[in-house]
Amino acid sequence: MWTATNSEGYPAPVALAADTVVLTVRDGALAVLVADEDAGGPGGGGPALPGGFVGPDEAPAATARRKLAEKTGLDHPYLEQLATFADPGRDPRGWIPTVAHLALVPPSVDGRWLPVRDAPPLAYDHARILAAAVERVEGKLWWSNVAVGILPGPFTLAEARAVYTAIAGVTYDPATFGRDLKATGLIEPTGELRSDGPGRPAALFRFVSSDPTWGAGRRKRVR
Amino acid sequence: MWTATNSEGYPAPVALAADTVVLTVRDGALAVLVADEDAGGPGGGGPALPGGFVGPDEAPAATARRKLAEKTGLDHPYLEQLATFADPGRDPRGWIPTVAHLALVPPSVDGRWLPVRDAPPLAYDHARILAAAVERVEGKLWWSNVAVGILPGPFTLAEARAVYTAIAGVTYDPATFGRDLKATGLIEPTGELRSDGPGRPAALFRFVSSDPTWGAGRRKRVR
DNA sequence: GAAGGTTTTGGTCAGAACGACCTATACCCA
DNA sequence: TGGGTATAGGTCGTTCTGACCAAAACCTTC
Repeated sequence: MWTATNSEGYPAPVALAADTVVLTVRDGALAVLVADEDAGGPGGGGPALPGGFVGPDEAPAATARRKLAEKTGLDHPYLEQLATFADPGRDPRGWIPTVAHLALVPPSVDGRWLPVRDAPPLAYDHARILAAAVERVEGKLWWSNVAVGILPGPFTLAEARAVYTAIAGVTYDPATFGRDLKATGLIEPTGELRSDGPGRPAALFRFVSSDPTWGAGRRKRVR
Repeated sequence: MWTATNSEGYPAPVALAADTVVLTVRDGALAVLVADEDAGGPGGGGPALPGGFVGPDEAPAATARRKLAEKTGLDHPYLEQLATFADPGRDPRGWIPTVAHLALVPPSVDGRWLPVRDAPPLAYDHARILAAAVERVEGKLWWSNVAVGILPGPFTLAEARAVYTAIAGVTYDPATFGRDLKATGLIEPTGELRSDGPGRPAALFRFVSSDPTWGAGRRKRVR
């Protein structure tokens, strides 16, 4: 067990961690990226979320980005702070709060992906962190351009619909989905077409902004 | 400047803080509770948010509740985690991340209240934390029962409307407001009436749940 | 005690949004 | 060249929203 003290006698955490829930949509379902197995490690076994310790000269988000770049090669993923988990006992090594982050990346990213709705027990309290991330994504889906992380390049309305369906867990009427997503003002047509297999070629779109945006879209009623 | 190290040589924060943005509605406007002035202190002067250092055996939320109880006497305020601010340099005493919280309390709570939209510069990075809190409250207003913290006891629809108006910054039609708030299912009538001055007596309501609730209400379109 | 003022509250109505469906378009494949 | 398939555009009935109107119920004043 590590310990830490500071010069004023106040108790200090032994370290500050930054873990990231990296989500994408694979095979029509939400998937989470996990780091190497923690077999017999301090986390109690099971896969763990990618993350690391925050240095004294960097913000937690910078740590999350650095670790993500090391593991996936991604340089500018969609990343936002999720919540901080600091319960005593969450890490058997000592008092180590973690600033959890949420990232959304394209499904082409290499790594070990687990289906969210059928994942094995995770190390530490990472299952709880994952649950918070999923809830966040579901809630923000129609109010923000979170999906920009999963669909960075030109995409068809059918591809976007598949992503929204996987995250929200509900099916959308193709025509209505296209009308509503266009009405949000979050996307714009590229002017090009893509022809995959049979059927009329689909128009390609892109998100107007590739930066995280809040509330830009119109809302969609939930029932 | 404090320092801290741990036995493994990893850099460690000197301490972990838990600050709270305590909001209410006073005189028809959002108001924030501040602790004693930090004149000439480490925060660079100006009022500071109430808060303290997290002990190694308590969660940050527990620290926030403890400090709030010490300063206001409140025992179970509406409290939720807001975000963590851990930029290096945010506290001149050393590397001290803070887990910021958001609390909503009745206007009757004693303390030093500042109007949010016309507040003097705050100490440390507390202005940024306050801005995040205001944004959070505005966004959750119609999706949750956040207002339960400000309106704990029996209240009239007019009182509720005043709170919602102050937070959202828009005026609501009295009749439409009543219809919509009742439609959310968040409130229920107490069966009693209150007669204040002239006019027909107003029916009293209470929130169905006094615990923080997400997404229970129907949504209200934002324009 | 009666009349007027004030506030709450229920109802109505037009416009907008939503969800479902239908049909035309445009491509691939046989 | 004709059939199959997927996208794209349009229509229609229902629901929701925002604004207004009027009745109800109380207080104050004459």
